[in-house]
Amino acid sequence: MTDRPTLQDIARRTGVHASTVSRALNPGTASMVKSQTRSRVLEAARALGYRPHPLARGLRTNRTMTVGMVIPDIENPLFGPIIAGAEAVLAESGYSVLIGNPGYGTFQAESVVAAMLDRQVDGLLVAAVSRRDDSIAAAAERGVPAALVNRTLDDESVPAVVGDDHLGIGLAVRHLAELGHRRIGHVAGPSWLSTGHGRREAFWEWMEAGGLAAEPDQVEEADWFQVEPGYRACLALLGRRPDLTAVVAGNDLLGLGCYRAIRATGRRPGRDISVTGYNDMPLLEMMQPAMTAVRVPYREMGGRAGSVLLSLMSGQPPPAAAVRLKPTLEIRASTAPAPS
Amino acid sequence: MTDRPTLQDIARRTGVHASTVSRALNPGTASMVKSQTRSRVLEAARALGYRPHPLARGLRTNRTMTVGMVIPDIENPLFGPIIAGAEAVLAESGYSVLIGNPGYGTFQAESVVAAMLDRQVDGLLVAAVSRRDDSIAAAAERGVPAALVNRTLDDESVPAVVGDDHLGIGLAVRHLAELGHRRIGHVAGPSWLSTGHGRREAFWEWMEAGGLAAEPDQVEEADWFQVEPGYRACLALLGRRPDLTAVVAGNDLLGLGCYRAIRATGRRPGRDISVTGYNDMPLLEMMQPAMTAVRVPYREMGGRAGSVLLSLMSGQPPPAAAVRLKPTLEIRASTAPAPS
DNA sequence: GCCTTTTCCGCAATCGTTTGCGAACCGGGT
DNA sequence: ACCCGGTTCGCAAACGATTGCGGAAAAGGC
Repeated sequence: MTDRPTLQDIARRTGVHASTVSRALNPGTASMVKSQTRSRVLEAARALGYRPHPLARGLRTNRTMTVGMVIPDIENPLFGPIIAGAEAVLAESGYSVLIGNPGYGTFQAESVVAAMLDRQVDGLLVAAVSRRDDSIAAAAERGVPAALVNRTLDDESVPAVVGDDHLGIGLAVRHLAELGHRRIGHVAGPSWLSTGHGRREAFWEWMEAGGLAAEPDQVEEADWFQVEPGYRACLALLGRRPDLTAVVAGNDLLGLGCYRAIRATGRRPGRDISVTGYNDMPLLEMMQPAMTAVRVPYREMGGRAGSVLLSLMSGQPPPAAAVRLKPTLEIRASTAPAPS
Repeated sequence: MTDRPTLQDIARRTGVHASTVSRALNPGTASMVKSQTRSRVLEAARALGYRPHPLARGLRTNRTMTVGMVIPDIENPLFGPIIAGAEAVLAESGYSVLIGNPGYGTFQAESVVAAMLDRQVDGLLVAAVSRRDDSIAAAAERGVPAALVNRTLDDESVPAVVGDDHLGIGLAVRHLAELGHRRIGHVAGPSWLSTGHGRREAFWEWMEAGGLAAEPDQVEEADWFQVEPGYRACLALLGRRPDLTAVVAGNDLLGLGCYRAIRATGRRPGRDISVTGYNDMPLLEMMQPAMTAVRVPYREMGGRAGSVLLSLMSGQPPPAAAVRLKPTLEIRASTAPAPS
């Protein structure tokens, strides 16, 4: 509870003015003070256990060394690694991370962003909600740098770090094609999310590129990235196209929904119908059958997003295009050669 | 980028002094200003879109309206709901949440706490690392209220909100006993974590209370709450005691390790040997067999921890004992009547 | 030895609030 | 007419740092 020492305290102790102490302590201005007095100041600061007061400093410099991170559904295990990655690289540069977790309504996201701007965050990291999201615009208007992570906007008006969905879906489709599958379906995520939308588009392109049949009715959209919607979508898909031998799921959870749907039609996932997941979340290898999935490096994604934001905050121009991280394919038991 | 309006701006606009504006705007001092001028001030504030500057205010009042949340392993899906719960109740009172994610070394936790104290957080929410953890002491020393969440210290020197492990293990043991199991094993979590330790103790007590055999060799400790350590521990346990018909796992992940170990000995989890998990994390019902587990209300836990911290920060005395949330039992397919 | 440049440091303002103190004013009781 | 208590509000000093400006001292050039 003892009062923390201030610049004045150090000044008194060393017989110099507080402003000199400030200069001695800040690397940028350290050259303006004689090295001898500087070392005396440093010594005194160490002895007193001085720590600069972030509020006083921020008030003067207009920087809080704080970035806001907006995560719409923090309960999704996906975001743990993203947060960890971002926090790690930001902390290294002295930034702290404020987290905001709006509920599912879009309007809430805006109020969270507003609250963070009120708090004078130096930057914003956002896992956007939809493909068009104007809550970010408010930040840009106030001159606060922002970057998106995991999901992006349609017009790439805001720098983003995302997974390369095109490549990832390619891995899945080609893997299935190599196993001899030709009639492949897709259970897509919501088309108003960039991930749902992008993977679906990629699916079309890769199917065509592989010379595989690709009728519109081979795709069914789930209305949310969850098991239950995946189940319903896959059931509809299989009902319509009982001839499919494989399903590319837009997401691991949708893939699990497919498992259930496949079983509901009396067949066995991984034997009669192959399934690929997307994200490769923890424990996916514990499922029965262990699910083949496209693995996205989420921790790295968070880290890269942190780096991008750091460079934005230091005044650098935004990168020309979104950073797209390359996924890999984890092959497990849910994909098998096509029944001949 | 346009400068945000200040009290001075409002003062000029209404022809009063800035201090009057301040008083008019703060509910606590609003009564000191004539209601007529007060409404003029409010009107001007609204018109200008005034937002108080948190740094200036904090500098003066010594409060940042910020709490730090220290989560050792944020990648554990457990913590998503905890964070969400805490953030929700704290945000309601105007507090923002800073998150810190130290690596696995204990010394790192201290540096994260130190960084947060440097930032003048008003309170601290910590998912403690071990049963004795002195990084919290630093906070207490500086007069910063702190509360623990999910895990607690041996001496309950710091207010905590945790699950009632005694009750939870009781649910599991009694459920198994009712199914006719008498030779029950326990794969425990690390004994240096309060959760690992407490559940193990509870296991002994309930076994004894149920009049069941409880030899020391019926418990095996895993060195971390993960699948692989659970597998190894369970393998050792079953090797030593092939007569066991059920295993109470200290955690869901340990339970999954048990699945694997049971299969490795040529038996079937849920049929030959029953298994109970603990926590009831998402997707546990998707495993084969769906795992019976003690469910802990994590989101509520986060919320309660937030409330406790709020009351501490408002100067209330700490609650006499740790808050222990009652778990429930989700019965699924991994527990079956004992083979007779 | 004198003038000019550099080096080093102190002075004071500033960032935007909050708050103790006192002044002005108003009304009412004697 | 005087005094007294209560409202209402302005003044100015904080809070703890950063920074433009200027002055003194030291260094350098002739």
